Amino acid sequence: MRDNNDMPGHLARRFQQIAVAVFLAEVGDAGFDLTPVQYAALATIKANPGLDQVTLAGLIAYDRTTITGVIDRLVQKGLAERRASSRDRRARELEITDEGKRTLRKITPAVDSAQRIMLRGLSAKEGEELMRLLHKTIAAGNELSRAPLRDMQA
Amino acid sequence: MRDNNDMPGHLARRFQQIAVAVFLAEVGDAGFDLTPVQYAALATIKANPGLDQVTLAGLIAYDRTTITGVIDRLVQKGLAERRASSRDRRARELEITDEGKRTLRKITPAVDSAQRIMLRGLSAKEGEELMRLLHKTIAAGNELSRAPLRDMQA
DNA sequence: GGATATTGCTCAGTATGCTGACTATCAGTA
DNA sequence: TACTGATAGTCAGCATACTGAGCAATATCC
Repeated sequence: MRDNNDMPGHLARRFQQIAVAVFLAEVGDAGFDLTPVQYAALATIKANPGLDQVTLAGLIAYDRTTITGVIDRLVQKGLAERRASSRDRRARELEITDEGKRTLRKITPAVDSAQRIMLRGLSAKEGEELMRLLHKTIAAGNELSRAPLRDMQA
Repeated sequence: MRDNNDMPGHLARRFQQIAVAVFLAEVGDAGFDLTPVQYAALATIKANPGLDQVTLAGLIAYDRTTITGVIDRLVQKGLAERRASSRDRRARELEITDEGKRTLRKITPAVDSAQRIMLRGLSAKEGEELMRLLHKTIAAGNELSRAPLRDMQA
């Protein structure tokens, strides 16, 4: 029988497990309490002010039922705001707060450091190749998860 | 600012997300109700009859607090058994049931198929290279997560 | 042999991630 | 305009993962 550790799915889980641990350690050491998921959401809100929750979810490939809780926590921490949209009364427009911007700015070195640490076993060239292969695999499988990556609609 | 989609951590999360979705779809289509985590645990119990929970957790890099619930569900489904150890009264010895063995045997084609599908964007050579790079990265980061991979002790 | 440290397991609490269902609202059409 | 379908968001429920704490039992050291 094939060893679990030779299965792509198992390696995927393990890589993600280490990536999250490294992120939390680096960000925690820097004095911040933000998860990888919360960071990605906050950075994307900053880059696209006023976007709604479904669009945000699509940009970072989160499930729409997951994003609700993530935003709840960002709002609760005072890093983001949720407002009713004037154009569509079903939608909520998301904004980053000044506190959120400050946090993002100060947290960036720790986030970058985490990305380096999680690839520390590879040479620079190998790291790029890993990124390329992951991109390619993910692009081919994008529609296979309930929460695929989506572009901005205009 | 760097795009989320260019960060190793984000690619790790996305690859894992797709891997799980593909696994559940293939296994579900084959008529089984087993998660990737439950499958890995069950296969490892079969390969190492009588092992205790901490050893099992080490072999597949699960946290010891996570493995409790996973085994609960395997036992509840009648696929595994948990017995008190005679040598160490703290420990529980794990065994696979006949039903568990039958399930593993019949589920294998779906599991293999899932591993192929999640790499379908890559050539055979690229797939092998991805596996090699993931192995290398994971080995270098093994001790960075709370639940590192461990060998069998003797 | 007795104090101390370690280990195996469990539990409470929190954060993703998913399925499936539901409400409110919007968009398109007959 | 009334009907139909799609969409934005939420909720309940379940399964990983983790932190930190605690209990029981074993190992170690003086």
